[in-house]
Amino acid sequence: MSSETPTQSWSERAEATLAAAGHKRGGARRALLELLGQQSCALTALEIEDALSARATGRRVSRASVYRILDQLERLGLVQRVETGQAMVRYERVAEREHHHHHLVCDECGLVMPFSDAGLERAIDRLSKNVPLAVSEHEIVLHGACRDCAA
Amino acid sequence: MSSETPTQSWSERAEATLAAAGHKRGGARRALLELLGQQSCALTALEIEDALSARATGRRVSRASVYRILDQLERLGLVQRVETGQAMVRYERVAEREHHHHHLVCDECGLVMPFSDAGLERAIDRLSKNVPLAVSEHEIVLHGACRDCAA
DNA sequence: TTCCGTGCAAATCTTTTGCACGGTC
DNA sequence: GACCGTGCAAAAGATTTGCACGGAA
Repeated sequence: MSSETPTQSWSERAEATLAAAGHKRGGARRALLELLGQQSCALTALEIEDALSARATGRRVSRASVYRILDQLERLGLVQRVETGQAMVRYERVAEREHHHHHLVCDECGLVMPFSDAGLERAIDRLSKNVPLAVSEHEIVLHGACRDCAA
Repeated sequence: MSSETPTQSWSERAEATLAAAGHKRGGARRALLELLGQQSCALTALEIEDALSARATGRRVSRASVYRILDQLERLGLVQRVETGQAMVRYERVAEREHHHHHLVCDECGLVMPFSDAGLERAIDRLSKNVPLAVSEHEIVLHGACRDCAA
């Protein structure tokens, strides 16, 4: 049960988790899962709504549904919020270890980029054991100026 | 100019920075600076408003002013936003290295606690040099269950 | 005296909720 | 057929802004 087919995609795993949690299927959610599964970094609810409207394979999904579905996915640990200090919260799929990453945010132009660092993860794992909290997730955001803005 | 009196408090430094930036003084801001200077961890705008109303040495400050002042302090690098995944953003003073810390958030009861870890800071410093961003700040939040909630 | 800082109230904007319809089981 | 998922519109809640007054320089 814990070791699924290794080639299973995130959206497939998500569908399975949702079914196991007793949820019926729905077109809006299927479209959203497909979109999120292809993203390499975090999107806002509005960006998700727009992206779904724009793609031929997608489908128009109301913003309310976007929020409801994201909330549901977050509770199941399939999606994670990313707070970048911008007006809107971002969301991205919770990745397998190999794709685990954090975020760089340009405070001038709003650009958000992913990055990953093994040493950082080691430091987090180590200190997580010595802290008065049963740590389940961690979020790291580096702020600064991107190359274009710093130039 | 860069090396001030070593015993200068944060609120004193803040006043000096504000004056240098050409700002007049004001009662609301003075009260807010005094409060923030005493805090060991991040507060929401609402908590700040309430705390100021409650203290005899404080003074009633409108919420609009709280937000305006925090925004101003943030631009001057005196205050930092802390996003905890809760409804409201938190704010705390930007501390000297010795008080620099990050946050633990209990996703069940909302408790927010500070923590610090030298290894973590080293990892951040190291990777900051190898990233396509001129890093100015970093924010780290660990989510999980606090001792009371995990019990 | 001039202009900034502040309070109050209204506006804005993101996110949530109520309700009714249509699809899934 | 029963219930859940979804769209739409209204609501809620945090933060911002417009305006007028009072204090700082």
